[in-house]
Amino acid sequence: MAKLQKSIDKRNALIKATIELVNNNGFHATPMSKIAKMANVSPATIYLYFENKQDLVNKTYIEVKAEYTKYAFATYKDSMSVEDGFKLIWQRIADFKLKECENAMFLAQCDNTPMIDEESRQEGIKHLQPLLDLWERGKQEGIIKPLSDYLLYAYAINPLSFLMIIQKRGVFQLDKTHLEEAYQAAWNSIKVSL
Amino acid sequence: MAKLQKSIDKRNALIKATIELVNNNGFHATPMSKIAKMANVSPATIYLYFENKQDLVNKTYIEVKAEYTKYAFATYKDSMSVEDGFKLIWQRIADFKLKECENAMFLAQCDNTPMIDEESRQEGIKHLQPLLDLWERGKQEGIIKPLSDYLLYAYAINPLSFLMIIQKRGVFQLDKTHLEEAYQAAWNSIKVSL
DNA sequence: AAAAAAAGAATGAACGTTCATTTTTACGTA
DNA sequence: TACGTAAAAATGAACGTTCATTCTTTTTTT
Repeated sequence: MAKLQKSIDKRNALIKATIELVNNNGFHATPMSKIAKMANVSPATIYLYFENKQDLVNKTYIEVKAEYTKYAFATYKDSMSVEDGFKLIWQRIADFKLKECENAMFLAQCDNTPMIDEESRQEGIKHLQPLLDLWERGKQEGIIKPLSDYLLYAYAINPLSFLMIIQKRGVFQLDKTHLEEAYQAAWNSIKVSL
Repeated sequence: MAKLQKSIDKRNALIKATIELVNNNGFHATPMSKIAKMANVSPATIYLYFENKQDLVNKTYIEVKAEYTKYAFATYKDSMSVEDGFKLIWQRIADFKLKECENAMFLAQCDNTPMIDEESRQEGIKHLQPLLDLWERGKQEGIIKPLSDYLLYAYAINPLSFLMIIQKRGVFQLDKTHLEEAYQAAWNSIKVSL
């Protein structure tokens, strides 16, 4: 067990270093040697845990995406009303993007560049299913507009990525008030108008 | 004139090649040699037009951003009502993102990665002033919610980037109906509720 | 014919990955 | 428990390639 434990620690250190360095420098400007150094490991050791650099970044993406969605849906129950469920998930996502900023920034970069293999991208999308199910329910109950899932995501969820990024760049500070406003904007854009 | 003309053609070819290659491969996976080849030019020639690779990509960003905002505000007049003005600008931006997809994808990549110098990023932001002025007017007239410009942008404009990207990836097709729905979602999220 | 522009080849540095070796771990035996 | 040993894990150095940039020469322009 001690053996296995140690390995997992190294693997985690490598993934953490990858996230931090790629956030600051981008994928191709992040050499394996620097990742190794930050993880306190020899460059050669990386290849005991990952096939190559592409595999390292693919796996990092999938792990972070899984973490993100796990957090987002952690306290959600099918028994909640659509409105309550959406608000909860939205707030959890906002929470994640602000608290786990490094992780969320990494995801944003992956989602907006050719950094990740298409296969890994698909894999990452699967984790969003609970949200799609909630929307389906909302549409059936006539609470959420009958829009495509992509449009709903674009207006209800994705704006948080933009806010996170400019917050990280220091021009904007998202406080409690802003968050409530942002939630209202999100909900107004997808709820059925009276 | 013929001399100067020829130079501008080469410069444009270099910028076009940069956009296309960076879109498909990312900044650091785009060698100067390939940019040169695509522009039908020797690698050494690039250095007659740009200081180095970073300068090439910075200048490309600023030029494309200027093109984007020029298109967005081309038919807008201060004399328009806030609602009409916003709708017009929104539609022009949507139009640009769908028609000039390559250019818009390039901007999205620049805005979500450490690819561009901070200085060039600032330079690019300046071009958005007419939109900020419109919002200011809308707030004063009590038509647009008194939210920060960043929040307004996140909900009214930025979702279009998300839609463009997934459209480019082929999972989603933005048609006339979708566009009208998207506009309504945008407007609902920022307009003052009755 | 001088100056400017462009070209291809050359250079040196940096990178991903592999290789040969050392260190650590796991475990059967005394 | 202590030891010896084979396997596993980890390492630093080395390899071959790629790339941004520069240098020297050629071509084009004026």
